[in-house]
Amino acid sequence: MNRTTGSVEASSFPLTGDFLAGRLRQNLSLDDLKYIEALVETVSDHGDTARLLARGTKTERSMILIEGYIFRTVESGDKRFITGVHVPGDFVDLHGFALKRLDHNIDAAGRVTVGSVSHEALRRVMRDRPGVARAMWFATLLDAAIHRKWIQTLEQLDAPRRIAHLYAELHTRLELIGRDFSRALRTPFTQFDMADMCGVSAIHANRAVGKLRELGIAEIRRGDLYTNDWDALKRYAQFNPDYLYGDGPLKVKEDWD
Amino acid sequence: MNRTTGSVEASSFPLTGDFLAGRLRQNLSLDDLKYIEALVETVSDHGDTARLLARGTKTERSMILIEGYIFRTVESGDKRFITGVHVPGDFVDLHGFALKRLDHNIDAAGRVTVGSVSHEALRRVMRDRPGVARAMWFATLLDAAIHRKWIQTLEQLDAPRRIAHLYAELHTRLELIGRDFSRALRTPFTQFDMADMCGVSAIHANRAVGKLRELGIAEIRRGDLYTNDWDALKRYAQFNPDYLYGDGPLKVKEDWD
DNA sequence: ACAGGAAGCTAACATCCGTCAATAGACGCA
DNA sequence: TGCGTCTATTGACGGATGTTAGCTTCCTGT
Repeated sequence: MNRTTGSVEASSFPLTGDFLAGRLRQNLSLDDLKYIEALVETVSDHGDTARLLARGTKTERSMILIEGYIFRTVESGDKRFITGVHVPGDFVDLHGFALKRLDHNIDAAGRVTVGSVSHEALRRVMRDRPGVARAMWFATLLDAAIHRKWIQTLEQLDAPRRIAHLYAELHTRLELIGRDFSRALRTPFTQFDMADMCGVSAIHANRAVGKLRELGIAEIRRGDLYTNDWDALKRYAQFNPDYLYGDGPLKVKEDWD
Repeated sequence: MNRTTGSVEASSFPLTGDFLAGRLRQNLSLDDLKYIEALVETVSDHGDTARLLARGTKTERSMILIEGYIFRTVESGDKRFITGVHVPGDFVDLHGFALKRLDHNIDAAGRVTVGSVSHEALRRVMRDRPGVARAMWFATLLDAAIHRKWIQTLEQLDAPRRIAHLYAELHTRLELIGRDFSRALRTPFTQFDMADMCGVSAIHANRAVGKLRELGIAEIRRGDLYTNDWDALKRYAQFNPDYLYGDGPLKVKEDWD
Protein backbone atom coordinates (compact mmCIF):
# COMPACT_ATOMS: atom_id res chain seq x y z
CA MET A 1 0.00 0.00 0.00
CA ASN A 2 2.32 2.65 -1.28
CA ARG A 3 0.88 6.09 -0.73
CA THR A 4 2.47 8.95 -2.56
CA THR A 5 0.23 11.94 -2.22
CA GLY A 6 1.52 13.73 -5.27
CA SER A 7 -1.27 16.22 -5.61
CA VAL A 8 -1.03 18.74 -8.37
CA GLU A 9 -3.45 21.60 -8.49
CA ALA A 10 -4.77 22.10 -11.98
CA SER A 11 -6.39 25.20 -13.30
CA SER A 12 -7.93 23.53 -16.33
CA PHE A 13 -11.34 25.10 -16.72
CA PRO A 14 -13.99 24.73 -17.89
CA LEU A 15 -14.94 21.13 -17.22
CA THR A 16 -16.15 18.99 -20.03
CA GLY A 17 -19.51 18.53 -18.39
CA ASP A 18 -19.66 14.98 -19.69
CA PHE A 19 -18.91 13.49 -16.35
CA LEU A 20 -22.15 14.84 -14.99
CA ALA A 21 -24.02 12.58 -17.35
CA GLY A 22 -23.59 9.82 -14.79
CA ARG A 23 -25.02 9.80 -11.34
CA LEU A 24 -27.01 12.95 -11.69
CA ARG A 25 -28.25 12.49 -15.20
CA GLN A 26 -31.92 12.01 -14.46
CA ASN A 27 -34.54 14.58 -13.70
CA LEU A 28 -32.23 17.49 -13.90
CA SER A 29 -32.62 20.24 -16.40
CA LEU A 30 -29.69 21.42 -18.45
CA ASP A 31 -29.82 24.49 -16.28
CA ASP A 32 -29.46 22.30 -13.19
CA LEU A 33 -26.48 20.51 -14.71
CA LYS A 34 -24.77 23.79 -15.49
CA TYR A 35 -25.52 24.89 -11.97
CA ILE A 36 -23.87 21.78 -10.54
CA GLU A 37 -20.89 22.15 -12.81
CA ALA A 38 -20.45 25.69 -11.55
CA LEU A 39 -20.27 24.34 -8.00
CA VAL A 40 -16.91 22.78 -8.77
CA GLU A 41 -14.42 25.31 -7.53
CA THR A 42 -11.13 23.53 -8.09
CA VAL A 43 -9.98 20.60 -10.17
CA SER A 44 -6.92 18.61 -9.18
CA ASP A 45 -4.92 15.65 -10.44
CA HIS A 46 -3.56 13.08 -8.06
CA GLY A 47 -0.80 10.58 -8.49
CA ASP A 48 -0.90 6.85 -8.14
CA THR A 49 -2.63 5.38 -5.09
CA ALA A 50 -2.95 8.75 -3.39
CA ARG A 51 -5.11 8.92 -0.29
CA LEU A 52 -7.53 11.71 -1.03
CA LEU A 53 -9.28 11.65 2.31
CA ALA A 54 -8.47 9.70 5.46
CA ARG A 55 -11.01 8.02 7.66
CA GLY A 56 -12.17 10.25 10.51
CA THR A 57 -11.23 13.44 8.74
CA LYS A 58 -13.55 16.38 9.07
CA THR A 59 -13.60 18.30 5.86
CA GLU A 60 -15.36 21.31 4.42
CA ARG A 61 -15.28 20.01 0.86
CA SER A 62 -16.74 17.14 -1.11
CA MET A 63 -15.23 15.59 -4.21
CA ILE A 64 -16.72 14.61 -7.52
CA LEU A 65 -14.69 12.16 -9.59
CA ILE A 66 -13.99 13.46 -13.07
CA GLU A 67 -11.50 10.94 -14.44
CA GLY A 68 -10.13 7.65 -13.14
CA TYR A 69 -11.20 5.26 -10.41
CA ILE A 70 -11.52 5.76 -6.66
CA PHE A 71 -11.74 3.16 -3.88
CA ARG A 72 -13.48 3.37 -0.56
CA THR A 73 -11.20 1.51 1.81
CA VAL A 74 -10.89 0.53 5.44
CA GLU A 75 -7.85 -0.85 7.18
CA SER A 76 -7.85 -3.43 9.92
CA GLY A 77 -4.61 -4.77 11.25
CA ASP A 78 -2.23 -4.78 8.30
CA LYS A 79 -4.97 -5.64 5.85
CA ARG A 80 -6.95 -3.39 3.55
CA PHE A 81 -10.56 -3.88 2.54
CA ILE A 82 -12.25 -2.16 -0.38
CA THR A 83 -15.95 -1.55 0.16
CA GLY A 84 -16.69 0.35 -3.01
CA VAL A 85 -15.33 1.70 -6.28
CA HIS A 86 -16.28 4.87 -8.10
CA VAL A 87 -16.30 5.91 -11.73
CA PRO A 88 -16.34 9.40 -13.24
CA GLY A 89 -19.45 11.39 -12.39
CA ASP A 90 -19.75 9.96 -8.89
CA PHE A 91 -19.78 12.14 -5.82
CA VAL A 92 -17.33 10.14 -3.73
CA ASP A 93 -17.86 11.68 -0.32
CA LEU A 94 -21.21 13.36 -0.41
CA HIS A 95 -22.01 11.61 2.86
CA GLY A 96 -19.10 13.50 4.40
CA PHE A 97 -21.23 16.59 3.93
CA ALA A 98 -24.13 15.17 5.89
CA LEU A 99 -22.44 12.99 8.50
CA LYS A 100 -19.86 14.55 10.73
CA ARG A 101 -16.92 12.36 9.89
CA LEU A 102 -16.03 9.79 7.28
CA ASP A 103 -16.05 6.14 8.32
CA HIS A 104 -13.61 5.06 5.61
CA ASN A 105 -10.76 6.31 3.44
CA ILE A 106 -11.08 7.71 -0.07
CA ASP A 107 -8.17 6.39 -2.15
CA ALA A 108 -7.30 7.01 -5.75
CA ALA A 109 -6.79 3.90 -7.86
CA GLY A 110 -4.13 5.05 -10.26
CA ARG A 111 -4.24 8.59 -11.54
CA VAL A 112 -7.41 10.53 -10.97
CA THR A 113 -8.89 13.92 -11.64
CA VAL A 114 -11.33 15.20 -9.05
CA GLY A 115 -13.43 18.30 -8.73
CA SER A 116 -13.94 19.89 -5.35
CA VAL A 117 -17.17 21.41 -4.07
CA SER A 118 -17.29 23.36 -0.82
CA HIS A 119 -19.85 22.41 1.76
CA GLU A 120 -20.81 26.05 1.82
CA ALA A 121 -21.89 25.65 -1.79
CA LEU A 122 -23.78 22.47 -0.92
CA ARG A 123 -25.59 24.32 1.84
CA ARG A 124 -26.71 26.83 -0.78
CA VAL A 125 -27.95 23.93 -2.90
CA MET A 126 -29.97 22.59 0.01
CA ARG A 127 -31.50 25.99 0.54
CA ASP A 128 -32.07 27.19 -3.01
CA ARG A 129 -32.28 24.18 -5.29
CA PRO A 130 -34.48 21.45 -3.83
CA GLY A 131 -34.47 19.57 -7.11
CA VAL A 132 -30.70 19.34 -7.14
CA ALA A 133 -30.67 18.44 -3.47
CA ARG A 134 -33.01 15.55 -4.19
CA ALA A 135 -30.78 14.38 -7.02
CA MET A 136 -27.92 14.23 -4.56
CA TRP A 137 -30.00 12.19 -2.15
CA PHE A 138 -30.89 9.80 -4.95
CA ALA A 139 -27.23 9.50 -5.88
CA THR A 140 -26.46 8.27 -2.38
CA LEU A 141 -29.41 5.87 -2.58
CA LEU A 142 -27.85 4.39 -5.68
CA ASP A 143 -24.61 4.00 -3.73
CA ALA A 144 -26.57 1.99 -1.19
CA ALA A 145 -28.11 -0.18 -3.90
CA ILE A 146 -24.64 -0.94 -5.24
CA HIS A 147 -23.47 -1.78 -1.72
CA ARG A 148 -26.32 -4.25 -1.39
CA LYS A 149 -25.35 -5.91 -4.63
CA TRP A 150 -21.77 -6.25 -3.39
CA ILE A 151 -23.10 -7.90 -0.24
CA GLN A 152 -25.07 -10.34 -2.37
CA THR A 153 -22.07 -11.01 -4.59
CA LEU A 154 -19.89 -11.79 -1.59
CA GLU A 155 -22.58 -14.07 -0.18
CA GLN A 156 -23.36 -15.84 -3.44
CA LEU A 157 -20.43 -16.11 -5.83
CA ASP A 158 -17.04 -17.79 -5.81
CA ALA A 159 -13.88 -15.84 -6.55
CA PRO A 160 -13.83 -16.07 -10.38
CA ARG A 161 -17.45 -14.99 -10.59
CA ARG A 162 -16.88 -12.13 -8.15
CA ILE A 163 -14.14 -10.73 -10.36
CA ALA A 164 -16.30 -11.19 -13.46
CA HIS A 165 -19.17 -9.45 -11.68
CA LEU A 166 -16.94 -6.55 -10.70
CA TYR A 167 -15.94 -5.94 -14.30
CA ALA A 168 -19.50 -6.47 -15.53
CA GLU A 169 -20.69 -3.80 -13.13
CA LEU A 170 -17.95 -1.39 -14.16
CA HIS A 171 -18.71 -2.02 -17.82
CA THR A 172 -22.35 -1.10 -17.30
CA ARG A 173 -21.62 1.90 -15.11
CA LEU A 174 -19.15 3.22 -17.66
CA GLU A 175 -21.68 2.67 -20.42
CA LEU A 176 -24.16 4.72 -18.42
CA ILE A 177 -21.81 7.68 -18.55
CA GLY A 178 -21.38 7.27 -22.27
CA ARG A 179 -18.18 5.28 -22.45
CA ASP A 180 -18.30 2.17 -24.51
CA PHE A 181 -15.58 -0.44 -24.37
CA SER A 182 -16.67 -3.02 -26.82
CA ARG A 183 -13.62 -5.19 -26.48
CA ALA A 184 -11.46 -3.97 -23.59
CA LEU A 185 -12.09 -2.33 -20.24
CA ARG A 186 -9.00 -0.59 -18.96
CA THR A 187 -8.39 -0.13 -15.24
CA PRO A 188 -5.28 0.42 -13.13
CA PHE A 189 -6.34 -2.38 -10.73
CA THR A 190 -3.73 -4.81 -9.53
CA GLN A 191 -4.68 -8.31 -8.51
CA PHE A 192 -4.22 -7.10 -4.95
CA ASP A 193 -6.95 -4.52 -5.58
CA MET A 194 -9.25 -7.18 -7.03
CA ALA A 195 -8.54 -9.40 -4.04
CA ASP A 196 -9.39 -6.61 -1.60
CA MET A 197 -12.63 -5.91 -3.45
CA CYS A 198 -13.65 -9.56 -3.62
CA GLY A 199 -12.67 -10.61 -0.13
CA VAL A 200 -10.11 -13.20 -1.18
CA SER A 201 -6.32 -13.43 -0.93
CA ALA A 202 -4.22 -11.98 -3.73
CA ILE A 203 -3.01 -15.43 -4.63
CA HIS A 204 -6.54 -16.69 -4.94
CA ALA A 205 -7.44 -13.65 -7.04
CA ASN A 206 -4.65 -14.75 -9.33
CA ARG A 207 -6.13 -18.24 -9.53
CA ALA A 208 -9.52 -16.67 -10.33
CA VAL A 209 -8.05 -14.54 -13.11
CA GLY A 210 -6.40 -17.66 -14.45
CA LYS A 211 -9.69 -19.53 -14.41
CA LEU A 212 -11.47 -16.78 -16.35
CA ARG A 213 -8.67 -16.99 -18.89
CA GLU A 214 -8.83 -20.77 -19.01
CA LEU A 215 -12.61 -20.74 -19.48
CA GLY A 216 -12.32 -18.25 -22.31
CA ILE A 217 -14.49 -15.80 -20.41
CA ALA A 218 -11.99 -12.98 -20.25
CA GLU A 219 -8.32 -12.16 -20.38
CA ILE A 220 -7.23 -9.81 -17.61
CA ARG A 221 -3.77 -8.28 -17.90
CA ARG A 222 -2.64 -5.65 -15.44
CA GLY A 223 -6.18 -4.60 -14.67
CA ASP A 224 -7.28 -4.38 -18.27
CA LEU A 225 -9.99 -6.84 -19.24
CA TYR A 226 -10.25 -8.11 -22.81
CA THR A 227 -13.19 -10.11 -24.07
CA ASN A 228 -15.14 -10.53 -27.26
CA ASP A 229 -18.30 -11.68 -25.52
CA TRP A 230 -19.49 -9.43 -22.74
CA ASP A 231 -22.82 -11.24 -22.64
CA ALA A 232 -21.10 -14.52 -21.83
CA LEU A 233 -19.08 -12.82 -19.12
CA LYS A 234 -22.17 -11.25 -17.60
CA ARG A 235 -24.02 -14.54 -17.74
CA TYR A 236 -21.13 -16.31 -16.02
CA ALA A 237 -21.15 -13.67 -13.27
CA GLN A 238 -24.95 -13.92 -12.96
CA PHE A 239 -24.96 -10.19 -13.57
CA ASN A 240 -28.32 -8.43 -13.59
CA PRO A 241 -28.05 -4.66 -14.09
CA ASP A 242 -31.40 -3.83 -12.51
CA TYR A 243 -29.80 -2.54 -9.33
CA LEU A 244 -28.05 0.21 -11.28
CA TYR A 245 -31.42 1.61 -12.32
CA GLY A 246 -30.03 2.19 -15.78
CA ASP A 247 -33.34 2.73 -17.51
CA GLY A 248 -34.19 5.54 -15.18
CA PRO A 249 -31.95 5.08 -12.20
CA LEU A 250 -32.65 8.22 -10.38
CA LYS A 251 -36.06 8.97 -11.68
CA VAL A 252 -38.44 10.22 -9.10
CA LYS A 253 -42.13 9.64 -9.16
CA GLU A 254 -43.67 11.80 -11.85
CA ASP A 255 -45.97 13.69 -9.57
CA TRP A 256 -43.37 15.19 -7.32
CA ASP A 257 -44.26 18.78 -6.51
CA MET B 1 -39.23 -19.99 2.92
CA ASN B 2 -42.75 -20.25 4.14
CA ARG B 3 -44.65 -17.07 3.46
CA THR B 4 -47.93 -16.65 5.21
CA THR B 5 -49.04 -13.10 4.69
CA GLY B 6 -51.25 -12.95 7.70
CA SER B 7 -51.67 -9.23 7.87
CA VAL B 8 -53.90 -7.84 10.54
CA GLU B 9 -54.83 -4.22 10.44
CA ALA B 10 -54.55 -2.67 13.86
CA SER B 11 -56.14 0.53 14.97
CA SER B 12 -53.98 0.93 18.04
CA PHE B 13 -53.27 4.64 18.22
CA PRO B 14 -51.44 6.60 19.35
CA LEU B 15 -47.95 5.23 18.89
CA THR B 16 -45.59 5.03 21.78
CA GLY B 17 -43.20 7.43 20.13
CA ASP B 18 -40.26 5.55 21.55
CA PHE B 19 -39.46 3.90 18.28
CA LEU B 20 -38.58 7.25 16.79
CA ALA B 21 -35.70 7.52 19.20
CA GLY B 22 -33.63 5.50 16.73
CA ARG B 23 -32.73 6.50 13.26
CA LEU B 24 -34.14 9.95 13.42
CA ARG B 25 -33.09 10.82 16.92
CA GLN B 26 -30.56 13.51 16.07
CA ASN B 27 -31.13 17.09 15.15
CA LEU B 28 -34.84 16.91 15.33
CA SER B 29 -36.89 18.94 17.72
CA LEU B 30 -39.59 17.35 19.79
CA ASP B 31 -41.97 19.14 17.48
CA ASP B 32 -40.35 17.44 14.49
CA LEU B 33 -40.65 14.05 16.14
CA LYS B 34 -44.33 14.59 16.84
CA TYR B 35 -44.71 15.69 13.26
CA ILE B 36 -43.13 12.49 12.00
CA GLU B 37 -45.21 10.38 14.32
CA ALA B 38 -48.30 12.03 12.91
CA LEU B 39 -47.24 10.94 9.42
CA VAL B 40 -47.94 7.33 10.35
CA GLU B 41 -51.43 6.73 9.05
CA THR B 42 -51.91 3.05 9.74
CA VAL B 43 -50.25 0.51 11.98
CA SER B 44 -50.38 -3.17 11.16
CA ASP B 45 -49.18 -6.45 12.59
CA HIS B 46 -47.82 -9.17 10.36
CA GLY B 47 -47.41 -12.85 10.98
CA ASP B 48 -44.30 -14.93 10.80
CA THR B 49 -42.04 -14.50 7.77
CA ALA B 50 -44.55 -12.36 5.90
CA ARG B 51 -43.36 -10.67 2.74
CA LEU B 52 -44.23 -7.04 3.30
CA LEU B 53 -43.09 -5.80 -0.08
CA ALA B 54 -41.89 -7.72 -3.12
CA ARG B 55 -38.99 -6.72 -5.31
CA GLY B 56 -40.07 -4.60 -8.26
CA THR B 57 -43.25 -3.44 -6.61
CA LYS B 58 -44.27 0.13 -7.11
CA THR B 59 -45.88 1.42 -3.98
CA GLU B 60 -47.35 4.63 -2.73
CA ARG B 61 -46.41 3.98 0.88
CA SER B 62 -43.27 3.59 2.93
CA MET B 63 -42.97 1.60 6.13
CA ILE B 64 -41.38 2.38 9.43
CA LEU B 65 -40.62 -0.60 11.67
CA ILE B 66 -42.18 -0.24 15.10
CA GLU B 67 -41.61 -3.67 16.63
CA GLY B 68 -39.68 -6.75 15.53
CA TYR B 69 -37.06 -7.39 12.86
CA ILE B 70 -37.21 -7.00 9.10
CA PHE B 71 -34.90 -8.46 6.44
CA ARG B 72 -33.98 -7.08 3.07
CA THR B 73 -33.74 -10.11 0.83
CA VAL B 74 -33.05 -11.07 -2.75
CA GLU B 75 -33.67 -14.44 -4.36
CA SER B 76 -31.50 -16.05 -6.98
CA GLY B 77 -32.27 -19.52 -8.17
CA ASP B 78 -33.72 -21.31 -5.18
CA LYS B 79 -31.48 -19.49 -2.75
CA ARG B 80 -32.20 -16.49 -0.59
CA PHE B 81 -29.72 -13.79 0.36
CA ILE B 82 -30.19 -11.30 3.15
CA THR B 83 -28.53 -7.95 2.50
CA GLY B 84 -29.70 -6.11 5.58
CA VAL B 85 -31.66 -6.28 8.80
CA HIS B 86 -33.73 -3.59 10.47
CA VAL B 87 -34.65 -2.82 14.05
CA PRO B 88 -37.49 -0.68 15.40
CA GLY B 89 -37.27 2.95 14.40
CA ASP B 90 -35.87 2.21 10.95
CA PHE B 91 -37.54 3.38 7.78
CA VAL B 92 -37.30 0.12 5.84
CA ASP B 93 -38.16 1.30 2.34
CA LEU B 94 -37.60 5.00 2.27
CA HIS B 95 -35.63 4.51 -0.92
CA GLY B 96 -38.83 3.17 -2.48
CA PHE B 97 -40.12 6.71 -2.20
CA ALA B 98 -37.26 8.16 -4.17
CA LEU B 99 -36.38 5.41 -6.62
CA LYS B 100 -39.12 4.11 -8.85
CA ARG B 101 -39.03 0.46 -7.86
CA LEU B 102 -37.52 -1.62 -5.12
CA ASP B 103 -34.53 -3.77 -5.98
CA HIS B 104 -35.14 -6.26 -3.18
CA ASN B 105 -37.87 -7.75 -1.00
CA ILE B 106 -38.89 -6.53 2.44
CA ASP B 107 -39.57 -9.57 4.63
CA ALA B 108 -40.68 -9.75 8.23
CA ALA B 109 -38.49 -11.88 10.47
CA GLY B 110 -41.00 -13.26 12.88
CA ARG B 111 -43.84 -11.07 14.02
CA VAL B 112 -43.57 -7.38 13.28
CA THR B 113 -45.46 -4.18 13.76
CA VAL B 114 -45.03 -1.57 11.07
CA GLY B 115 -46.32 1.92 10.55
CA SER B 116 -47.23 3.09 7.10
CA VAL B 117 -46.57 6.55 5.69
CA SER B 118 -48.02 7.63 2.36
CA HIS B 119 -45.69 9.05 -0.24
CA GLU B 120 -48.09 11.94 -0.48
CA ALA B 121 -47.22 12.75 3.13
CA LEU B 122 -43.51 12.39 2.35
CA ARG B 123 -43.89 14.83 -0.52
CA ARG B 124 -45.35 17.29 1.97
CA VAL B 125 -42.33 16.72 4.18
CA MET B 126 -40.00 17.46 1.28
CA ARG B 127 -41.84 20.66 0.58
CA ASP B 128 -42.57 21.96 4.05
CA ARG B 129 -40.06 20.47 6.47
CA PRO B 130 -36.54 20.64 5.07
CA GLY B 131 -35.09 19.69 8.43
CA VAL B 132 -37.09 16.49 8.56
CA ALA B 133 -36.30 15.78 4.91
CA ARG B 134 -32.60 16.03 5.72
CA ALA B 135 -33.00 13.67 8.64
CA MET B 136 -34.49 11.15 6.24
CA TRP B 137 -31.57 11.55 3.88
CA PHE B 138 -29.18 10.99 6.78
CA ALA B 139 -31.09 7.87 7.79
CA THR B 140 -30.44 6.40 4.35
CA LEU B 141 -26.79 7.42 4.60
CA LEU B 142 -26.56 5.42 7.81
CA ASP B 143 -28.08 2.48 5.94
CA ALA B 144 -25.26 2.79 3.44
CA ALA B 145 -22.66 2.90 6.22
CA ILE B 146 -24.09 -0.30 7.67
CA HIS B 147 -24.01 -1.89 4.22
CA ARG B 148 -20.32 -1.03 3.93
CA LYS B 149 -19.62 -2.65 7.28
CA TRP B 150 -21.40 -5.80 6.14
CA ILE B 151 -19.21 -5.82 3.03
CA GLN B 152 -16.13 -5.54 5.21
CA THR B 153 -17.39 -8.27 7.54
CA LEU B 154 -17.95 -10.63 4.61
CA GLU B 155 -14.50 -9.83 3.26
CA GLN B 156 -12.69 -10.07 6.56
CA LEU B 157 -14.23 -12.51 9.03
CA ASP B 158 -14.82 -16.24 9.16
CA ALA B 159 -18.28 -17.64 9.88
CA PRO B 160 -18.21 -17.65 13.71
CA ARG B 161 -16.98 -14.08 13.78
CA ARG B 162 -19.59 -12.98 11.24
CA ILE B 163 -22.35 -14.29 13.46
CA ALA B 164 -20.80 -12.68 16.51
CA HIS B 165 -20.49 -9.41 14.60
CA LEU B 166 -24.12 -9.58 13.54
CA TYR B 167 -25.28 -9.87 17.14
CA ALA B 168 -22.80 -7.25 18.31
CA GLU B 169 -24.24 -4.83 15.77
CA LEU B 170 -27.81 -5.61 16.76
CA HIS B 171 -26.92 -5.20 20.41
CA THR B 172 -25.53 -1.74 19.78
CA ARG B 173 -28.36 -0.69 17.47
CA LEU B 174 -30.92 -1.81 20.03
CA GLU B 175 -29.05 0.04 22.75
CA LEU B 176 -29.23 3.17 20.60
CA ILE B 177 -33.02 2.98 20.66
CA GLY B 178 -33.01 2.56 24.37
CA ARG B 179 -33.27 -1.19 24.73
CA ASP B 180 -30.72 -2.82 26.92
CA PHE B 181 -30.16 -6.56 26.97
CA SER B 182 -27.48 -7.04 29.51
CA ARG B 183 -27.51 -10.81 29.34
CA ALA B 184 -29.69 -11.96 26.44
CA LEU B 185 -30.57 -10.63 23.01
CA ARG B 186 -33.77 -12.19 21.74
CA THR B 187 -34.43 -12.58 18.03
CA PRO B 188 -36.64 -14.89 15.96
CA PHE B 189 -33.71 -15.76 13.66
CA THR B 190 -33.22 -19.35 12.63
CA GLN B 191 -29.80 -20.67 11.75
CA PHE B 192 -30.98 -20.49 8.13
CA ASP B 193 -31.49 -16.75 8.57
CA MET B 194 -28.04 -16.36 10.09
CA ALA B 195 -26.58 -18.35 7.22
CA ASP B 196 -28.28 -16.14 4.64
CA MET B 197 -27.01 -13.02 6.39
CA CYS B 198 -23.46 -14.31 6.70
CA GLY B 199 -23.10 -15.87 3.26
CA VAL B 200 -22.51 -19.40 4.50
CA SER B 201 -24.51 -22.61 4.34
CA ALA B 202 -26.98 -23.36 7.11
CA ILE B 203 -24.89 -26.30 8.20
CA HIS B 204 -21.83 -24.16 8.49
CA ALA B 205 -23.81 -21.59 10.42
CA ASN B 206 -24.60 -24.39 12.81
CA ARG B 207 -20.89 -25.19 13.12
CA ALA B 208 -20.22 -21.52 13.79
CA VAL B 209 -22.87 -21.34 16.50
CA GLY B 210 -21.31 -24.44 18.03
CA LYS B 211 -17.88 -22.86 17.99
CA LEU B 212 -19.12 -19.73 19.76
CA ARG B 213 -20.63 -22.00 22.38
CA GLU B 214 -17.48 -24.07 22.68
CA LEU B 215 -15.31 -20.96 23.03
CA GLY B 216 -17.56 -19.60 25.76
CA ILE B 217 -18.25 -16.49 23.70
CA ALA B 218 -21.99 -16.91 23.49
CA GLU B 219 -24.80 -19.41 23.67
CA ILE B 220 -27.29 -19.04 20.82
CA ARG B 221 -30.54 -20.94 21.15
CA ARG B 222 -33.32 -20.44 18.60
CA GLY B 223 -32.07 -17.01 17.69
CA ASP B 224 -31.67 -15.82 21.27
CA LEU B 225 -28.12 -15.00 22.27
CA TYR B 226 -26.99 -15.39 25.88
CA THR B 227 -23.69 -14.10 27.15
CA ASN B 228 -22.27 -12.65 30.30
CA ASP B 229 -19.47 -10.82 28.53
CA TRP B 230 -20.57 -8.65 25.65
CA ASP B 231 -17.14 -7.01 25.54
CA ALA B 232 -15.48 -10.35 24.91
CA LEU B 233 -17.98 -11.13 22.17
CA LYS B 234 -17.41 -7.76 20.52
CA ARG B 235 -13.67 -8.16 20.78
CA TYR B 236 -13.87 -11.60 19.22
CA ALA B 237 -15.94 -10.18 16.33
CA GLN B 238 -13.52 -7.25 15.96
CA PHE B 239 -16.57 -5.05 16.39
CA ASN B 240 -16.05 -1.30 16.26
CA PRO B 241 -19.28 0.69 16.59
CA ASP B 242 -17.96 3.83 14.90
CA TYR B 243 -19.87 3.13 11.71
CA LEU B 244 -23.16 3.39 13.57
CA TYR B 245 -22.34 6.98 14.45
CA GLY B 246 -23.69 6.34 17.91
CA ASP B 247 -22.24 9.43 19.54
CA GLY B 248 -23.98 11.62 17.05
CA PRO B 249 -24.86 9.42 14.13
CA LEU B 250 -26.99 11.73 12.16
CA LYS B 251 -25.66 15.01 13.36
CA VAL B 252 -25.26 17.57 10.70
CA LYS B 253 -22.68 20.26 10.73
CA GLU B 254 -23.66 22.88 13.26
CA ASP B 255 -23.80 25.74 10.84
CA TRP B 256 -26.49 24.40 8.56
CA ASP B 257 -28.83 27.19 7.61
C1' DA C 1 -50.39 -37.72 25.20
C1' DC C 2 -49.55 -38.07 20.49
C1' DA C 3 -48.15 -37.02 15.74
C1' DG C 4 -46.16 -34.11 12.40
C1' DG C 5 -43.12 -30.70 11.02
C1' DA C 6 -39.66 -27.37 11.58
C1' DA C 7 -35.29 -26.51 13.47
C1' DG C 8 -30.99 -28.10 15.31
C1' DC C 9 -27.14 -31.19 15.22
C1' DT C 10 -23.45 -34.61 13.55
C1' DA C 11 -20.50 -37.16 10.30
C1' DA C 12 -18.07 -37.88 5.89
C1' DC C 13 -16.25 -36.25 1.84
C1' DA C 14 -15.21 -32.83 -1.84
C1' DT C 15 -14.22 -28.13 -3.14
C1' DC C 16 -12.85 -23.50 -2.23
C1' DC C 17 -9.62 -20.75 -0.26
C1' DG C 18 -5.43 -19.09 2.79
C1' DT C 19 -0.72 -19.42 3.62
C1' DC C 20 4.04 -20.16 2.67
C1' DA C 21 7.64 -20.59 -0.55
C1' DA C 22 9.75 -19.83 -4.76
C1' DT C 23 10.12 -18.11 -9.45
C1' DA C 24 9.17 -15.34 -13.53
C1' DG C 25 7.76 -11.24 -15.84
C1' DA C 26 7.03 -6.16 -16.29
C1' DC C 27 8.11 -1.60 -15.31
C1' DG C 28 10.72 2.45 -13.51
C1' DC C 29 15.00 4.42 -12.57
C1' DA C 30 19.90 5.09 -12.59
C1' DT D 1 21.74 -1.45 -20.20
C1' DG D 2 21.21 -3.26 -15.74
C1' DC D 3 19.28 -3.26 -11.31
C1' DG D 4 15.53 -3.21 -8.04
C1' DT D 5 10.77 -3.26 -7.06
C1' DC D 6 6.28 -4.29 -7.84
C1' DT D 7 3.22 -7.55 -9.95
C1' DA D 8 1.99 -11.99 -11.69
C1' DT D 9 2.36 -16.96 -11.44
C1' DT D 10 2.83 -21.75 -9.75
C1' DG D 11 3.05 -25.65 -6.35
C1' DA D 12 2.20 -27.75 -1.89
C1' DC D 13 -0.22 -28.10 2.17
C1' DG D 14 -3.75 -27.12 5.68
C1' DG D 15 -7.96 -24.92 7.13
C1' DA D 16 -12.57 -23.21 6.01
C1' DT D 17 -16.67 -24.14 3.83
C1' DG D 18 -20.28 -26.67 0.73
C1' DT D 19 -22.93 -30.79 0.05
C1' DT D 20 -25.32 -34.86 1.15
C1' DA D 21 -27.32 -37.86 4.38
C1' DG D 22 -29.25 -39.09 8.56
C1' DC D 23 -30.51 -38.33 13.14
C1' DT D 24 -32.29 -35.73 17.28
C1' DT D 25 -34.72 -32.10 19.62
C1' DC D 26 -38.17 -28.84 20.11
C1' DC D 27 -42.47 -26.75 19.11
C1' DT D 28 -47.19 -26.88 17.91
C1' DG D 29 -51.73 -28.47 16.95
C1' DT D 30 -55.05 -31.99 18.01
